[in-house]
Amino acid sequence: MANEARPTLAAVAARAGVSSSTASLAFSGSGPVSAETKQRVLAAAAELDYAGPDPRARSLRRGRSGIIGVVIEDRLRDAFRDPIIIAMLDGLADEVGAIGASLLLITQGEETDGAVESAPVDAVVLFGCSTRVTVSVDVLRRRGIPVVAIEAERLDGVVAIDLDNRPASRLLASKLAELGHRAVAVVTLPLEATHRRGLVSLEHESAATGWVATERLAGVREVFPEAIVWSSAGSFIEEGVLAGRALLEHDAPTAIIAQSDLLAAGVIRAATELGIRVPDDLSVVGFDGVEVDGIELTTIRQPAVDRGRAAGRAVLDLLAGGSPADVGFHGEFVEGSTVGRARVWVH
Amino acid sequence: MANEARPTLAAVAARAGVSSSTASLAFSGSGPVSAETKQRVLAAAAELDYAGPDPRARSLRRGRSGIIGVVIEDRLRDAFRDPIIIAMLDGLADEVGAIGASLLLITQGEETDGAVESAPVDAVVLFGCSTRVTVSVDVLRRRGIPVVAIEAERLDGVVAIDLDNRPASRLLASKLAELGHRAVAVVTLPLEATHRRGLVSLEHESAATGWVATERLAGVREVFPEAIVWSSAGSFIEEGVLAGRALLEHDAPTAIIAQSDLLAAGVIRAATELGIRVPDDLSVVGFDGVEVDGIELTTIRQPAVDRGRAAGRAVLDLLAGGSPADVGFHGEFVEGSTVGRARVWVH
DNA sequence: ACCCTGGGTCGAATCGATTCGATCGAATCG
DNA sequence: CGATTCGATCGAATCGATTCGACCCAGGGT
Repeated sequence: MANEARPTLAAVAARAGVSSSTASLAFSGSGPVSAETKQRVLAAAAELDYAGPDPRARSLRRGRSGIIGVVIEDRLRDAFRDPIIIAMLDGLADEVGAIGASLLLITQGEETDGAVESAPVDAVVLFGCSTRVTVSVDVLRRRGIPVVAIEAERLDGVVAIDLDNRPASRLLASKLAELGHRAVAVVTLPLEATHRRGLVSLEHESAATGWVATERLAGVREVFPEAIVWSSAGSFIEEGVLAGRALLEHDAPTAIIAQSDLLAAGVIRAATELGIRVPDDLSVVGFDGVEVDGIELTTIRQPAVDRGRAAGRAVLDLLAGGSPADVGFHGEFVEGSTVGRARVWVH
Repeated sequence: MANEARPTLAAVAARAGVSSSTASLAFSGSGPVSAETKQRVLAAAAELDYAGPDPRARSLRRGRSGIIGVVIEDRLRDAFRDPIIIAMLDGLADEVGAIGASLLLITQGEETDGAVESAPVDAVVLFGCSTRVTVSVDVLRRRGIPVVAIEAERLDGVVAIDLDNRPASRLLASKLAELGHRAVAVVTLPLEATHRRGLVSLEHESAATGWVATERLAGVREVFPEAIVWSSAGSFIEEGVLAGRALLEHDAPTAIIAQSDLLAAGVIRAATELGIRVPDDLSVVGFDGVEVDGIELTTIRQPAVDRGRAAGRAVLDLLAGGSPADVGFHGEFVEGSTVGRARVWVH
């Protein structure tokens, strides 16, 4: 360790015998610099072991950090277990990658509160966040940081990348109704931030904060106002299994509407465990259109990568000073082999 | 839009009638400030709609950004498809969350080269990266940014969080050998950065850059020097299916060693498609110990979350000026129901 | 009564680069 | 050949906070 301090651009400039402005130009390339000078600067940098302009200083001066915050409410382990999230993230990363930006994962929990407020982000994308993040959004707005939301409740000054959750769910429900199903149960995504698992009473239902879950449930309610509701603690197969076991031992529904394909797969596993055949004895539908367990699930396929992309484009537009409009996507019905005519249960 | 510019700490201080140093202390709490002064500063901030100290400026001055870079070689969609990666990431996030740090996802591809170099990170964790990132690591070292590697080749000045890939794979192979298997094929994780899919010749094998794949393969080679090798293009079920189809039509192996559970699940699907029974006609083993398709796979379970945690602790230690040692983890053999005695094929 | 301690506050330096305007010589244009 | 760009470079201001050292004053110890 010869030199105590790390070299700065100024040191490099001095060594190359130029001003630091010129040295800066030599690195960033945003201005005319003679080839010879540039060489000299680069050589000096090499001699001093200078690794290029400090990103922190650069981002202060430029007012841009090249970082897009991604706010997720769950633990990573939970959120990323569902491929649909990954797909959206991938589309987003792809699009913002065009300006060389990277994604900063911010998990908004009870403990890690101010994380969003204190991160050097150029923009923020909310992923399935409940109203709890409203406070943080306010801080971002005051800072002039653009906010885009996927799967989140409409918020003022936030660009929404939506899906027709309600009509799509309604469609699934009505297909089941047409086939004679009446005793229907719903397995929802977490309805509350606490991720409480179990049967949900109507009171609890109306106090729900999970936006997507609420929307999809509302769609089903339009067809089956009386449907039994079980809230999962997350979108995983195991949660679907737990839900399936509970519901199938409970009231013998002829159809179960799961709010994600992972949950649906879990329900089917539970049914299989209990010797209940799908779709003969029980119809199951999912949501998302991801492949799980190799099952041909009847579901709604949502264009997840495109939604991520749309969010990315909105971010780019916002960053460029534009004011993009909300984007609405459509979930497409996919006919699988997990739905049949309602079976009359013999009691 | 009344005020053109966004308020700064100095403006707040002026309005509160204190110096900016005092205002700073009022916000950061790192120094004695009378309760009354603090109130006044906060009130002034509220009036001016000031959202708190600018993270960019703060990170320049403090020399810390609170961001840990996570370098991934694949596309997000690819890397995150494997739950094992998610688990490691979760452990890491958990641990570094203790100092309020968040994770920055950096995908190191051909196009997005300088991303690692130009991100304001305090430390970097390499996730299953090949030697290609050596250049970037060098830049980081010159900047004095700590680097920790999970599933990556040993690099000088980089703390490694290892797994006994080779002996664990060897163990799996020897179990198969004991059961009489001789015609064995291996489905590897991508052996090259190009992610070329297909049979691998010995020459290609020796030119491989994928560290984990190479290690695990070496373990198998100690038992089955002649094993046929198929390189997948990624750790997904579909890749396993492709590999399975190709291998099972090719040479009728009695056992297939997959380098991940997802690949193993795919191989089993392919076998099922072809009417080959597992484990009666074909034995299949995986690696990682994640649940897929509800199969009871014979595999090696690695403590993924703990590895992530260990990486996180190493980062914290490094950031605190310590010099943590490499950490080695052990993969545990899990007896499933996908392995049986070698079947003699009738030609 | 005097010295010392420390809470509370301020001024100024600093973090490390980017960028705006000015300068100067050489090349281009009419 | 004079006027005018244009290319190359430099100096100085700036981005927005944090922090170090100094200062003042009140209370406690002897």
